[in-house]
Order: sequence, then C-alpha cells, then structure tokens
Amino acid sequence: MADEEPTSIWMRPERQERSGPGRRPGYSRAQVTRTAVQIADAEGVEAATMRRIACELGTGAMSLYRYVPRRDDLFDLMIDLAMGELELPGSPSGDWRGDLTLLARQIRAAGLRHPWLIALLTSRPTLGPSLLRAHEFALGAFDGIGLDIDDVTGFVGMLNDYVNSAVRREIGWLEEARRTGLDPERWKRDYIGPYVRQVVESGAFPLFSRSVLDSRTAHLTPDERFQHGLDRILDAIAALITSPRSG
Amino acid sequence: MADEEPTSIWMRPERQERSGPGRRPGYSRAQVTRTAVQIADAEGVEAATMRRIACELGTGAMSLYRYVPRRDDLFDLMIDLAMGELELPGSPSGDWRGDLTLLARQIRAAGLRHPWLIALLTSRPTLGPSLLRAHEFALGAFDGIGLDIDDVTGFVGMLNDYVNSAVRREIGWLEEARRTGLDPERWKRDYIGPYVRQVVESGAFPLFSRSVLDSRTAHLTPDERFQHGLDRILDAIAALITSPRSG
DNA sequence: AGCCATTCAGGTACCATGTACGCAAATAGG
DNA sequence: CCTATTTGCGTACATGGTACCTGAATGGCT
Repeated sequence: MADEEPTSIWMRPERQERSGPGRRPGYSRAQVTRTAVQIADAEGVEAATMRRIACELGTGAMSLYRYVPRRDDLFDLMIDLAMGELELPGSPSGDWRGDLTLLARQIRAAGLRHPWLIALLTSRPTLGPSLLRAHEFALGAFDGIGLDIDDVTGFVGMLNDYVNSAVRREIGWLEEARRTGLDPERWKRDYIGPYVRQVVESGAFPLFSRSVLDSRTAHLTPDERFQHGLDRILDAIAALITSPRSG
Repeated sequence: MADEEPTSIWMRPERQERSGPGRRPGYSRAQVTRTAVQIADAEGVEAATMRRIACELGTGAMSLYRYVPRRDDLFDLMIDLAMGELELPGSPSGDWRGDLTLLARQIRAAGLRHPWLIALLTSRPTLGPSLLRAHEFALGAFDGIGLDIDDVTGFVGMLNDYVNSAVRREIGWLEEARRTGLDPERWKRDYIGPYVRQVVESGAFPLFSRSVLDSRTAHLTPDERFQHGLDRILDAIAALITSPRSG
C-alpha cells in the first residue's frame, strides 16, 4: 500500500481499476481475504499466516501487502467476509422476536462455520459494512415500538452478548483441543475432564458442582441448548419492554 | 517442568518445598506471574514476553520454564491472580441484587486495573480457583430462592456477559490505540472518528447513526453508564425470576 | 570432609512470524 | 521504443516461543 498515514481499513479501499500505465494487479483484496478465511476454517487462524496465504495463492508473502496494509486489517476483512454470509431479509418483518431469533441463528451458524469468527469479533473493535448491516437489522427489529434508542442498543447488546458467549462455549473447548494438537475426545478425557472431576470431588464449590452434575440443559442437543438460552434472553427483553425500569 | 504429559495448569502445582538434594529454586511461580502482570498492566500483554519477564526478574528467559510449563499457562495464572483480587465477602448476603452489583463492580474494577484481563478471560476457557470462587459467589447469590440450577447458571451468564462486554467497550478503543502506538486522543480523532462520521453521513445506517447521535447514556460518566446497564440486566433477571417462561 | 545424585540457571540455537526495503518485471501512453 | 508507473517478490531483520545442554549449587551419604 501507499505511504498514507495509518487509518481504518474501511477508509482505505482497494486501489481502483485504472487506465494508466503500470503492471496490472494479479490478485485482489477479496481474493486474499477468501484464501485467509479458507485456511483459518480448516486449520485455525494461527495457520493463516502471510506466508501460508501467499503460498496458497501461488505467490510470495510480500505480494499480499499490495492488497492489505497489515495483518490486523486482514482480520477485519475476514470478519466482514464472514458476517456478509448472514442471510437476512432486506428489512425486519415487524415481529421483533422472530427477527432476532433469525439473526441469532444466522450468527451462530456463521460462528460454527468459521470457528475463529467470534474470537476475532470480540477481540477487536471493528465496524465493517457487513457488521453494520447486521447491527442495523437488529436495531430495526425494535423500530416502531416506540422505544428509546439507548434501550434498543442495550437490548441488541444483550442479544449479541448471549450469542457470542453461547457460541464460544459451544466451540471453546473444541478449539482449545485443536490448538494443542490433541484430538477432542482425548483432550476432554485427559486434559480438562480430570480437573473438573477433581474440583467437583473436592466439594469446595458445591453450586458449581451442582451446575455440572444436575444440569438438564447439558443433555439437550447443541441446537436445543442454544435455542433455550436464546428464548430466555428474548423473554428478558420482552419483560423489560413492558415492565417499569429501576433507577 | 518435568516431562509429564500435557494437562491443565491447575493439575500441575508448583514443585513443592522438599528436603532432598539439589539446588534450591531462586524464584517461584507466583513471582513469575506477578512480574508478568506488572508488565502487562504497564505496557500491554504483548509486552509480557518470556524474555522481558525474565529480564525484569534479573534472570534468563529459559529459567522461567522451571516454574511455568508454557506461555499459555502463564496467561491462565495471570487471569487467576487478577481474579483473586476481587474483594468479596465469604458468602452472599441473601440480597442477590446487592451481591451481584458488588461482584460486577469488582470485576469491572479488576478489568480496568488490568486492561488485558477481560480479553484473556474471554479468549480462553480457564477455570482457576479464583475464577471458581467468583463464580460460586455469583451462583450463591441466588441460593435459597428456589430456582432451577440451570436458570441460575443462565442468570450468572447474563451478568458475566454484560460485565465483559461493558468493560471491553470501556477500554476497547483505548487499548487499540495503545497497541498501534498512537496516543488515544489522536487515535480517536484521526483513526476511528473519520470513519464513524463517514458512516453516519452516508445515511446508509440510520438507526446506527441515531444510536451514535441521540444517545443519552453517552453523556454519562463511565461509572454511571456501567451502573445503568447493570441495572437493566438486574431488572431483566428480576423479571425472569417472577415471570413465567416461554418454551 | 568428600563424593554424588539431583535440581536449578541460563546461554545458545532453531524455527516461525510480520514486515521494511529494493529491484526486476510488466504495462500503457507518448 | 522509451519511460513513468505499478505490481511481484526475494532478501533481510527483529522479535517471539522454546528445545537442548552445560555448569553450578545443594544436601545426604559414606
């Protein structure tokens, strides 16, 4: 890239198609991003190094810097590519509960397809167009009910927080197992299992132990568990919409 | 460390004080962790490298590996050190709202003291003793009300998710500015400001724009803003406790 | 006291990573 | 065909985690 001062990737669009002299670009920002996403999906973000991406494209590492200013910006682009996969109607339907359920499921699906997505999303404050589109959809779900914009932002935040942490729980240990190179089964049995068992058997944390031993949601399918938690969040929002506020 | 098979750091306690032959250890796991925390507080986690920590202790990088198996485990230890700073009574008071408010404020305070804490906490599934203690306290706040353990876990999750995301928002951009080496004021003005302005002026995301322009909570102090959001979460929990559930 | 098994200290070394720099190759207009 | 311009990418460097190995310290034994 040129020697501009550092600024958000969203303010630095790809160099446009032009008609002057000079060699034509052989790749594109989108192509680099797609390749990075593919590698990250298959082998984890830590495998999506500049060299590896370049190799996959059949070029040299430094060539990528013609399309992406820095590696961190590539993360933002990856996030936006994944968020762009959400299948949302052009505008909310008027049924906020249905709209938010759809949105939540779509984000979860993207998070499972791209196990690095939620981690990146919550580790850096980014505001790409696709993310903004999803956010706008969420805000729009509450439009016309006559709510304060701050309240709406709060509700959307609650939903987002739930989805993020639910998906993270769902894939967290699997990812950790993959990162350390063990197969998930073995990892659960030899790595984390014995520790949790020890904690439970120590009796030092009785309520935690109860939440491990007596949990009913633990026996649901992942889909059902996600939906169950989501319903509670939506219940909470519904209650806040109608009930008086404190403070 | 010895050549044991890889397992959770919490299953690998520091080598005990013994009375056999051999040189005496010059440092300790706690000392290494404390040093790492100090560096991370002052210059960010990325500055807390093995070499840097060792240098601060006046020793060589490889010496640290006598006390900590791997760098990732050091992160777990740092998290637990920070979570151990929470000032909580031995057991909940019976006023769940007051207890959770106290807990939330304590976590926020720790998150502001250690700007890396929330990022680490949400980036890796860890279950150190101090974290378990805080979690147990939160679960205990609902004890005696006759709630289902899964419901209680869900409420605690909501609270946690709120605190994490609120603190992250509070320090997210500041940290990003520090990471890129710009001073925060300049960063906000030259880096993120122009982009948000452009998004707002484009008119493409009217509700997002409204949430930026018409926000009232934006004019509160950080403390007030945190408390405001916290009250809404507690309101939501209160509503869920008394109202019937869907599904 | 002197020897020895055991443990810690930490230097050296290796490999992987992001990326600055510079030059060769390609391209379109003159 | 020459030249300004832009891309392709090899080389090189700084920085990171950490495997390995040698030497130093230590306490129990003879």
